[in-house]
Amino acid sequence: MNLNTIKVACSNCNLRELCMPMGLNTQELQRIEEIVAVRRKVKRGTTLFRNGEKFSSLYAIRTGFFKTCIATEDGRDQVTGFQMAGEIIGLDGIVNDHHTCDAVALEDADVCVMPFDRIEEISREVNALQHHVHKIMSREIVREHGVMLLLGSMRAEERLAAFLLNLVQRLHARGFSQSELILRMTREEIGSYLGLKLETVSRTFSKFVDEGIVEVKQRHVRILNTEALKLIVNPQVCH
Amino acid sequence: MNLNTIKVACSNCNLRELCMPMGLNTQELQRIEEIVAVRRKVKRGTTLFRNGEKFSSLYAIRTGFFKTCIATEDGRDQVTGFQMAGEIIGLDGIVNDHHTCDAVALEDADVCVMPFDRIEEISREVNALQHHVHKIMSREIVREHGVMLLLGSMRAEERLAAFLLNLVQRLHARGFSQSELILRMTREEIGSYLGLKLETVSRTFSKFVDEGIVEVKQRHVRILNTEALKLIVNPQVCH
DNA sequence: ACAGATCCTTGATTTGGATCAACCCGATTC
DNA sequence: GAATCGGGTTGATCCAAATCAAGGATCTGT
Repeated sequence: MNLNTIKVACSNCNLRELCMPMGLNTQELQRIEEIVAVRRKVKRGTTLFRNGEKFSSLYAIRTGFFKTCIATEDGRDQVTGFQMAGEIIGLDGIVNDHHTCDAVALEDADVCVMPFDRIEEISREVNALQHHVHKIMSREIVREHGVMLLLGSMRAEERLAAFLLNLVQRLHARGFSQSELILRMTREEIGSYLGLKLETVSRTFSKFVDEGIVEVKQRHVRILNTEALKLIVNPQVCH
Repeated sequence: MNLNTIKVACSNCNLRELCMPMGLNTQELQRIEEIVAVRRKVKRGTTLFRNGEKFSSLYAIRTGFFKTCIATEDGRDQVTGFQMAGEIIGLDGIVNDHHTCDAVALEDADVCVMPFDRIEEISREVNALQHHVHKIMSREIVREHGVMLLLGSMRAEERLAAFLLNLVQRLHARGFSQSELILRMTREEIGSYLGLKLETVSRTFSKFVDEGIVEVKQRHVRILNTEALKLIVNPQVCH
């Protein structure tokens, strides 16, 4: 552990309801606080963990924004997700005891380091934690099903619309605007996530702007017509 | 429970090493056997569970072959995976207590029904089981990352090659041939999984046949040149 | 304030896979 | 043995997104 690490308490963390189970009694809460060993700061552009590194902990994002991505030998690269405050990363590392993707901070970040053996130990005692861990992993599986649907069957506009709606919905759950957001990633990273080239992402943004659905100024996006976006993702069927 | 269900013991199951943790003592093994409530037969073409159904159990496939797929209101459909003996399905249901996809048997199947509350209960006592459950879920997450890479950045030939290699590798781990396999699914289902139309799947098979990489007769596939397939998936980089 | 590097946009052209269409094959059924 | 049907193949055409290319905007460090 280095100077980038500081002690922390979950009980007064404002993200509690996002990354912890609900309805714990005082004693259980105390046990759970033992999970978080330290906090760690991750500078923008640096990695929290990398493909191949030994797995030891899950990380709860306190502040900041990450992307996770996998790379192949032949230089292909795929962004597998974007993660924000209150979300947990590192689950990929459990199965082989090594991480299989890179987690890169897209802005200066601050994470809670939760040694996985300690999670397992305490979740044997606190049922709510055990179930919470299972739910988090299941949620990730379901999320990825959604991405597979997107990548497997949607057109560029549908993908970008779904992406924007998803981002803004998650931000809103964190108290931010329902209609305004700042993209923390480049067009290329969006494209990688959505299975599109950056030019296509850019063009599709421009198309939405022309149609009056959004305003875009660099990475600042304002959604003018949420319904239109929803309609693009899920074309109304008449029956 | 109906007539389709019969009692079973894990200890003499030949899939033990696939769906159970290793190195258990007798007492632990006994505890784990309590997990499997019953077995259930699933006829070809019918569902083990459906989107929206209440989640209660995970299922270990004993025999048979499944696909899991999600559907959207507007009729889109995405196969999210194909599962064979020794694999676990139902993980998607944990997060919302309801299944979010359909599991359809592609041939007559036989599954072990494992009530999830019992899994949680026993994994509090048997550490190896606890970790095993975590690994299974993590493995699924990592698998889906791979599918995202495939859907997001590969061309048709690469997708089909990767698909064949993956299938044959899993079959080989179950004692089947490294070079011969029978496809349990239609071209359309393969296409849905790979984000391609059935015509493209068919054409790509034909291309592989022309190139002498595989022999295809209906659903019977013989791989003549595994290396060629690997090269298609992972074009050699010179450095 | 300037040079350089990123990132983004837009236009022109190409292309891989989708779409449309016809036909084949093998298994059932009558 | 004819009729039917689901699944599979193959050809012709089309189109959405990739690719190639140029230029503009913004940021960074000096």
